[in-house]
Amino acid sequence: MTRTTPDPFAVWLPLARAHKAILTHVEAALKSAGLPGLDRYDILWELEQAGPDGLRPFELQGRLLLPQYGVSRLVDRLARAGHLTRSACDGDGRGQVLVLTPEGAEVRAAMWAVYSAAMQQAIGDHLAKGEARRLAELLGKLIRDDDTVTPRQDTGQPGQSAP
Amino acid sequence: MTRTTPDPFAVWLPLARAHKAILTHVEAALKSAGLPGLDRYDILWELEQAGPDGLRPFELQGRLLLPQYGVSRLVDRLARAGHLTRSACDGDGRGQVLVLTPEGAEVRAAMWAVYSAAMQQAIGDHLAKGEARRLAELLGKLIRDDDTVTPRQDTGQPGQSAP
DNA sequence: TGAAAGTCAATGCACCTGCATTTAATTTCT
DNA sequence: AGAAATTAAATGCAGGTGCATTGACTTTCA
Repeated sequence: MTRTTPDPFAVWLPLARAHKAILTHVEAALKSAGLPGLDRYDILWELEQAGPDGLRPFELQGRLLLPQYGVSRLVDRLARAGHLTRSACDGDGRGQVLVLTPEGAEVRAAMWAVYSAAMQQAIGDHLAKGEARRLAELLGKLIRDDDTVTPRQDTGQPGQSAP
Repeated sequence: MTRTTPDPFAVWLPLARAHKAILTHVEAALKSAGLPGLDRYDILWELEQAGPDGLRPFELQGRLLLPQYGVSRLVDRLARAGHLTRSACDGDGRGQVLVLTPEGAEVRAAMWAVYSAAMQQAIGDHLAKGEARRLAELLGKLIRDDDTVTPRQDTGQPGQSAP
């Protein structure tokens, strides 16, 4: 006998809609607070974790799951906004070192307040603890192994949150 | 006492990653089959359902949850690709009527074969029926009411699948 | 009727993304 | 050492997206 499998669209439709709803909600909250979009959050967070030694773009690339040119341009925008500094990397003439500025840290903190509150509204307020746990577990089954990030210490204010 | 709520990020992170993984998988399958991206699928499907009478752009807008200019441009691309025809709308001089071409129908059918198979791989193969049902149910709790589409008869080949 | 308000659709502008390529430095290998 | 291969990062180009505005037509209503 052939084992029957579920209709994938019965999962995909609500998954896509939930994703869109949450993202829309959070982005709207950030925008109405005059803050940058979610795409900038993770990089600020990673740089904050890295501290004054900073990070190289290619290290960021590994952590953020962005293509090389994506990092290059994101870094460029952040630098123009004054949220990070680029400086030559001694020991490797090709590279550069990225360090968060104080302004960048302030922006990240302000974003976190809005971001976490919006997520709480969009998700936490709609699920009981047990439901959330089960949902996370089921979603985990859908994640393919090949796009996994280099693990990092958990410190409470997650990265990897961008679309 | 205050009721405790779950950590929203414990849900958001796997949700975002599952969404991305599925989308990447499906888009890659379509691309490697030389077919248009997922964004075009739903509109082709809606037009196919509408039959020879076609649809007005603003009707599409309601069904697809796209902004007005999004529909305008998507329609423009589809028209240039020969997948639909635009013709003046008698009775309303502002509007136009969109009708699927035979080529458009062929493309949609070809997309469906790839699309549904890819979804099966990305979702169906990873979940048991009961898990899928529960997952869909939990995701439903996260969908805000304000971005709901006008309901349509279910005919087996879903729209509303785009990112 | 005819002016004001509303609706349908397109578009200019700025910005973002993917792809492929380029530039420049470094590592590997003989 | 020196040529070849590899790696770091930027960029030109084509296209996609959001926002605000415009143009054209229709409806409302005094």
